[in-house]
Parts: sequence; structure tokens; C-alpha cells
Amino acid sequence: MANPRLRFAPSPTGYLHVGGARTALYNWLYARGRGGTLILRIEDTDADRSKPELTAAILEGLEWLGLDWDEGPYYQSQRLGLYRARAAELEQQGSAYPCFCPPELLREKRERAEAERRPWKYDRTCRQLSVDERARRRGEGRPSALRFRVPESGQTTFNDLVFGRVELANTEIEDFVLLRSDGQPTYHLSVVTDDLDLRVTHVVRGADHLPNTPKQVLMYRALGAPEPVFAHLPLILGPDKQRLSKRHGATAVEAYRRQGILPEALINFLALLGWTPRGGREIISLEEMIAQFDLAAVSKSNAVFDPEKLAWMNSEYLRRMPLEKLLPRVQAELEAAGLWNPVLTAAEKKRLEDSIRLLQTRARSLNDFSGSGRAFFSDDFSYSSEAREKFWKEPQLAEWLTELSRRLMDIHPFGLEQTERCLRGLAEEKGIRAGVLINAARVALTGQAVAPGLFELMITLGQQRVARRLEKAATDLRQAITGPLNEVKGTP
RNA sequence: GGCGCUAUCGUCUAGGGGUUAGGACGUCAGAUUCUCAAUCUGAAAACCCGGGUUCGAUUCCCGGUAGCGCUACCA
Repeated sequence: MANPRLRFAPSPTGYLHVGGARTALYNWLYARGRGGTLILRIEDTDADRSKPELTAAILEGLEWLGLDWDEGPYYQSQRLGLYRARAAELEQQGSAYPCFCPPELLREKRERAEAERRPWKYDRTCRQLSVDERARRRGEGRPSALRFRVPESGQTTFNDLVFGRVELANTEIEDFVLLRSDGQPTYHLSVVTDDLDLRVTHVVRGADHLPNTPKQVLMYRALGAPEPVFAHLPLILGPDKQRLSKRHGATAVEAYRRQGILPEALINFLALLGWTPRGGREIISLEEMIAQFDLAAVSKSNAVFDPEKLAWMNSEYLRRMPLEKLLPRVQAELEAAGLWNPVLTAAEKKRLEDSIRLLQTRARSLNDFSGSGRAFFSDDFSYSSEAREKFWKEPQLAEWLTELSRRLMDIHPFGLEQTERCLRGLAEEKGIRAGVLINAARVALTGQAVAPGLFELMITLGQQRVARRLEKAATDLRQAITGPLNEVKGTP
């Protein structure tokens, strides 16, 4: 097809969740790869459940992911006239009829059928009402919904790009409602109307819509309108194989953003949930995705969302990201944590950049910069208890660290080799393994048991700060030893 | 319940009438040593079950089972 037109049509009854994000992504990839147009449409015909702030959140989520659109957003709540016109057209040509059955009565019938374990479909009570009878009831002011007149026999078949040929006996399809008695359109009416009006050529959406598609196909045919190509996407499941929901923890795209996941990583991860690029490489650029993506290659089976793999992918992106791209993101992270200094000297800027470079090789998330990496951006950090227990065991450590601090102050230049020679020399003199000193110093400098290599870390932190922190650690160690004794003495 | 869809390692998947059934995440072991990550090497790990077609089925067909979806005057 020459210039495909696709749409992403979220309903603002919740935040943008990962399933919706993947649907948006697949639409976007297909459109971008084929010179197509992507339309954004907000399906807010359910006035009770739709909330404007949720629309805003969805838009923000899409923007954060970098998924832009060419037309819209259209709001279905502002296009009611269109739906009513389509409804009238269907009614005039006999493809739809008014139904006067009160909703309560229908509910009763349905419940009774369920209790008796009979399958229930609308019983078509109003299907063959005469013209006069309809006019009479309307004259009485009885409210009516508009129902689609489904053929009583035959099959409805369509070809789905993902699932292939799908067919359903028309006897399985009930006379569904197009227009509610309050004049509001239902989903089926509004999608078909809009997809027609917006000249949508490819309907790409979740597989939860697959069973309803025959109804829409019937509408296109009744209207004599060209049918779009359908592509239904398998669902994303939680680890228990249940449909992904709040119970599984983070489902909203926003939650991953807060967890320090990069949008690039989330996109890449989502792209792989149901689709495999040729060549087997899993970390691929957006350009490659666009070039390779094909709806026909999408998997038919549901996929379990694996947060572990996402975390891995995030660390890959973090590690590979060039500094100029990473810097603004780390800045945002540090700002949020109150660790950002807006005024930097050239030397401080260099130190900041070196710190980021050092941290990024082992970061799993953006949060690591303000979390375990805090000591690189602030003197106000604490020693993790795990680190102290693991590496601050030797009783003479305070003495050694003081000595190390002193000796390091005398080094010039303060370089990688010099600092290492200095520390190893001291270790040898004291008859201890260098590792003992290295690990203890790492805790003193970063507060962490896990951090970058010690000597790189020292260079990045700078001579003065290193000496100061070692000395402070020595002081803290001495206090930790004498402190409890004093307490004992002080207690009568 | 009815109808539909789906079924390859724990997870995401490649593959396809004859393969040592491939890769990735995760897991385990080893190398490295300065913690951790990275890296390298290695290992364990899968074709849901039963029939049929066929010289030969994981692959094709049918049935079963399981999972999911739909079954609203929600979307």
C-alpha cells in the first residue's frame, strides 16, 4: 500500500501502560518505515471513566518514549456528530434498527440465561418491529438504542496480518449496540466511523480486539466502505501468565521512567516482545527497527513481561550512551535528588563528567547516579552498613587510613600509577594484602561496598577530597571503637 | 457456559518434513582480582499430550488439554 495511514487510539481510562506503549510503538515503526502517517486519537466516549489528566499523562508518556504523531490528537468526544450521522445512515439503509428493550430487562434476561447455563445473545426482540410500531413507540417518548442488524447466516471472514485468516459464524454475533439510548456512540460505531473518516488503512491494536473485529468488518461491508488491513498484537502478560495488571507492580510507562529506565531501552525491550529483528542482534537502533519492522513477522502468542531483561537492556544502553546524551539525563536525576550544582567551574565540570563516565559502566539505572553514586556528587553521604561490615574489620584500619591519607597528599602528580604505587607500598610495609586497604579505602571514599576501581575513583574525586575522606573515615573508625566503651563506662 | 485465538529451554524467541533444535535474558561453574559490574570460557535447560498423513514429524491435519481473549447501552 502506497501511503499507509495508521492510528494509535488509547482510551484515557488509565495511564499509558506497557501494552499500550508497545501498540503505539508498532504503529509508529510501521508508519515510519513505510512513509506512512500516524494519527493519534483519544477514545474518550465513555464520559464516566475518561479523565482529561489521563489524556495528558498518555501524551507525556508518548513524548517521553519519543513516539511522535503526524495528525491529531483527535478527541472522539468532540466528534459525536459524525457518529450520529453514520448511525442514521445505517438505520436508513436498514442495517440498523432501534431497540426499545430497557437495559434492566436485558440484564435480567442475561442473568437468567447465565444461571440456567444457556448461552446468551440479544434475543432480537425489536429486530422486526414494523415501521408503524417504531414510530408509535418513539412518539410515546420511549428511549431506544440503535442496534446493528447482523446477518442471520453466513460467515464473516477477514485476513489479519498477524493471525492470518480469521472467521466467525454470523450466528455467533449478536445485534450489538451502535448508539446508546442517550445518543452516545459505542466503541464499534466510533472506531469504524473514525477509521473511515480519517482514512485509516491499517488497524494495529491489541489482540483483545480480535473477537470483536468481525462486527466491525460487518459494518464496513454494510456501508460499502473499503476495509482496512487488520493486525492484532498478542497481549503482554505478567510473570504468572495473567494479563499484565497493577497486581504485577509497575505497568505504567511512567513507573519505569521513575525507576531510572531510559526510554531507548524500554522501546528496544518492547519492540522485542513479539518481534525479532533479522540477524539475531537484540540491541538495535531505532533506525534499524524502522527499516526492519514488519507486522507480518509479529508473533502470534502472548508474551510475558520480563523486568530482568529490561534491566539488563537498560544497563546496556546506559553503558553505551555517549556522554553528551547521558549528561542531561543524569542532570535531571541529580536535580530531582537535590544533588545538582547549577554553577560549575571548569574543573568541577570535568570532575562531573569523569564521575559520570566512571559510574556509567556499572549503572543499571539512572537512579544509581544519585543512589549508590551519591558520593561522586556530594560530600554528604553515609557508609552503607553492608560495606562497613565487609571491609572495615581490621582493628588497625584507622591508623592505616590516616597514614594512607598522609602519603597520598605528598604525591605529585596525583595519577593512576602514583596512587597505586603509594597504596601498594604501604600495604607491603604493613604486611597486609593490598586488597584490604583498597576495599577499606573504597568504602571511605564512596560509602559503598560496590563501586568503580579505587585508583580511577581517587583521580576523579581529586587529591584533597580523597585525603579528607580517608581522614574522616579514620576518625569515624576510632569513634566506633572507643564509643561503646565510653558508653559502658558512663553507665553506673 | 458459549465462541475465538495461541502453544519451542524458567522468560523473550529463531527455525522448520530428516538440524548436535540456534540466539538473548536469567541461572550455575571457571578465568580475571581491587569490591561489583563488564569481559572471556564452559554447563544445565525446550518442541504440551494423543491420533492421523508420511520412509520420516517438533514442523502438516484432526482431537484433547492448558493458557489467554471476547461474551456490556466499556474501550
